[in-house]
Amino acid sequence: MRDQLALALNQSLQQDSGISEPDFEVLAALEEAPEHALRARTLRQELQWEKSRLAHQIRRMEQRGLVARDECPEDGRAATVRLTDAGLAAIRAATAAHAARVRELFLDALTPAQLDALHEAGTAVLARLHQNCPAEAP
Amino acid sequence: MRDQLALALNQSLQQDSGISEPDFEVLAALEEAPEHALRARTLRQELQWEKSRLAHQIRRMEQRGLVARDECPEDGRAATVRLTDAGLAAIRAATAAHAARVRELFLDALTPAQLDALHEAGTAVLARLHQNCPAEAP
DNA sequence: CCCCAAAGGTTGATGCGTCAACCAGAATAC
DNA sequence: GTATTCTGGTTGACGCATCAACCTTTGGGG
Repeated sequence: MRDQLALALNQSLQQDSGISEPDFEVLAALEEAPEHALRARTLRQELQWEKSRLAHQIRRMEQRGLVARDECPEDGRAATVRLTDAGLAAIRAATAAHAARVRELFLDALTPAQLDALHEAGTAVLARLHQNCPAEAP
Repeated sequence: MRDQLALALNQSLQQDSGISEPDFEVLAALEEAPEHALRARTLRQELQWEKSRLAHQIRRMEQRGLVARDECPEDGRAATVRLTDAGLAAIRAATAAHAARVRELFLDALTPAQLDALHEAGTAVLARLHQNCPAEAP
């Protein structure tokens, strides 16, 4: 069930805009950043991604012209990721369609009470999870 | 949240037994089959997988010695997948640990009412989903 | 100053999933 | 009985995720 939901969301996202869910997350983070650019490190923290995951993702997105990589003057190691014009256009186009789809599938399908219940159940399970694996807690 | 749960389950499964979730599904289906063997087609239907997905998965599992492929005498096209002794041992070892973990994370963490609510919410969303994409309905 | 550890990123290998192209055997049409 | 289509399965290419190994730069201690 979980998988069917995620699938439906991602598919509609990708079909409508040619943008995958990981693409979307990166683009969204960059869009709301000053200058539409972020240091890779910051991006990683916001997305809670591993560094290699981000590196691979950025490489692919760079090849498609959605983002560009610049060097960071202050720190020779660092890289900054910047939204290109094409990337900005892509995220703008995708946002509206995606929000509409989420609303359609979840908010309109569930009663407020059901949404509450869903949230509480999730919270309870997560609490249990973190109890058992404290390392994964924030 | 969804992802954290799935992650926790899969990780414990894999760590305890060296068996991934897809491995587990295949092994479980074969274990309860007569002769511990199934035609690929049947396996595909039970798991609701695409054919190429199964082909790739079986190839990898065959290389690890968990399953073997035989030809089907009745139909020259068909292939049958068979559990090896190693595969049988693997699924046996994995089952107990996995069940315990599911119980620990879900059943013990949620009240019966919460489980009910969870199920109802899921059903409502799925119904809505199938309404919109009738092709995906059974 | 020099060496060494830590931080920031990249790369390569591997597993997983999907899509599209393909191939061989089987069924069906005619 | 041959041509066509259908079915079952495989393969290759690609995106995505993780792990481990690696390289540079930075920042300290000594």
